[in-house]
Amino acid sequence: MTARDELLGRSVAWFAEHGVGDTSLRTLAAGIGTSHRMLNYHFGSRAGLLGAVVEAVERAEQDALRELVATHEDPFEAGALFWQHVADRAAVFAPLFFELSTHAMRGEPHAALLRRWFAEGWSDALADGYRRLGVDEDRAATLALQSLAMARGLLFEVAVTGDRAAADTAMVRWTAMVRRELEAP
Amino acid sequence: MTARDELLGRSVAWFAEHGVGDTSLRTLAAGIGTSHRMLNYHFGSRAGLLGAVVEAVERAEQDALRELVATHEDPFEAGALFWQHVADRAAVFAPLFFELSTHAMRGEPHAALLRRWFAEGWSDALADGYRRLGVDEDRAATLALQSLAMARGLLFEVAVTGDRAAADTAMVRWTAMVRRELEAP
DNA sequence: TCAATCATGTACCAGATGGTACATGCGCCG
DNA sequence: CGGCGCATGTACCATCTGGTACATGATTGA
Repeated sequence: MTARDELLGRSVAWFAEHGVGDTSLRTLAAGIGTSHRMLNYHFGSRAGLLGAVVEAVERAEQDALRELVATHEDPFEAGALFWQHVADRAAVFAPLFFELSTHAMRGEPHAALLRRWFAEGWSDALADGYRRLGVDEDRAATLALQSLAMARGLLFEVAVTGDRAAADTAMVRWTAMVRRELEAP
Repeated sequence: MTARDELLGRSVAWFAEHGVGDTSLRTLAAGIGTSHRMLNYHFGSRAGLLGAVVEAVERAEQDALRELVATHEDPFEAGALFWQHVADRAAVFAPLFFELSTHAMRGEPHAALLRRWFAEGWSDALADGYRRLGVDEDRAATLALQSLAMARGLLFEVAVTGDRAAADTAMVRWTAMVRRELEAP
C-alpha cells in the first residue's frame, strides 16, 4: 500500500463521517494525521482529491456487488446479502453517498463519473437478473428501477432514523411481493 | 411579504440550484441581488439563515401534502398527486432535500429539526392512511415505510438520471402492487 | 415637520482557505 | 560512499470567509 493509498483511505473515512462540503484541506489533514501540503502533493488539488475519493468509493461498492453476484446462484439471495452489506455500513456510507449524489444532480464537479456510478451499472445489472428469471423486457426494467429505489429509500431511512430492524422487514416483504408478482400471470 | 421573506425565498431557490455547502454568504448575496450585510442583518448569522431555510422548505412541503390529503378522499389518489407535485420539482427540490438530509444523518447543524422533518410526520401520516383502509397495525407500518422509501428512491432516480417517465410508471405499478397486496388475504 | 425605527451601503477585521516556493529529510541504486 | 529522486515539513501568498462598526437613507407615525 502506497502512501497515497493510505491517505486516500483515511480521507474517505473522514469524509464519510464529517462530510465533504464543510471540510477544508487543513481540517482533513489534521483529522487524518498529515499536513495539507501532503494532500496537495499527492492529489494535486482539492478537486483531485475529491475525484480520487469518488473513484475509490465507487470501485469498492461495485467490487463488493460483483463478488456477491459471482458467488451466489439465486439473485434474491445475492440481493439480500448486498442489502445487508450496505445497511451494515449505512451510518458511514449513506451520508457520503447522498452528499456526492447531490453533486451529480447539480452538475459539477465529477458529475459525469458520479452519474455513471449512480445511474448505469446498478439498474442494468438488476434488470439482467430479472430477465434471467424469465421476466419480459418492460417488466424487468421497471422491477429493477423499483428494487433500486426501494433499497436506496430504505438506506436513507436507516441513516436518518437508525431503525435498522424496520428497514430489514420492509426489505424482506418487498422481496416477497416481487416473488409473488413474478409467480402471478 | 416582508423583505426578510423575499430574501428567504430567493435564498432557498439559490441553495436548491447551487448547493448549501459550497455557497458563501457573499456568493449567495451576489446571486440573489443583495449584500452579505443584509443576510446577516435579517438572519443574524449564516447558521440563522440555514435554520430559516430548513424551516421554510419543510413547511412548504408539509402544507402541500396537508392540502392534498384534505381535498382528496382516496388516499391513493392523494398519494399520486403528491408524487406528481414532488417529481415536478425534482430538479430543484431533490438536491436540496438530499443535501440537507446528510446533515441530519451526521448530526449538526439543525439535526433535530431535520430529523423531525424526515422521520416523523411522513411515515406516520402514511401509516394512518393504510390503517384507515383496514390494514392491521404491523402491516400498515411496513407499507408506510415501503411507500416512503419507494417515493424517495424514485425521486433520487429522477433527479440523477432525469428519466421522469420511467419513474412515473414505476410509481403507478407500485401502487398497483400495494392494492393487490391489500386485496389478498 | 420632525423624530424614530427600520433598512441598506461602505469599510473594515481577524482568521481560514487553497495553493506554492523552498528547504530538508529519507531510502534506494550505482 | 555518493548522489538522486521521492516524500515531507515550514513558511508564505493572495484571496475569501463570517461577522461587525458606523454612517446614511427610507418610511412612518405623532
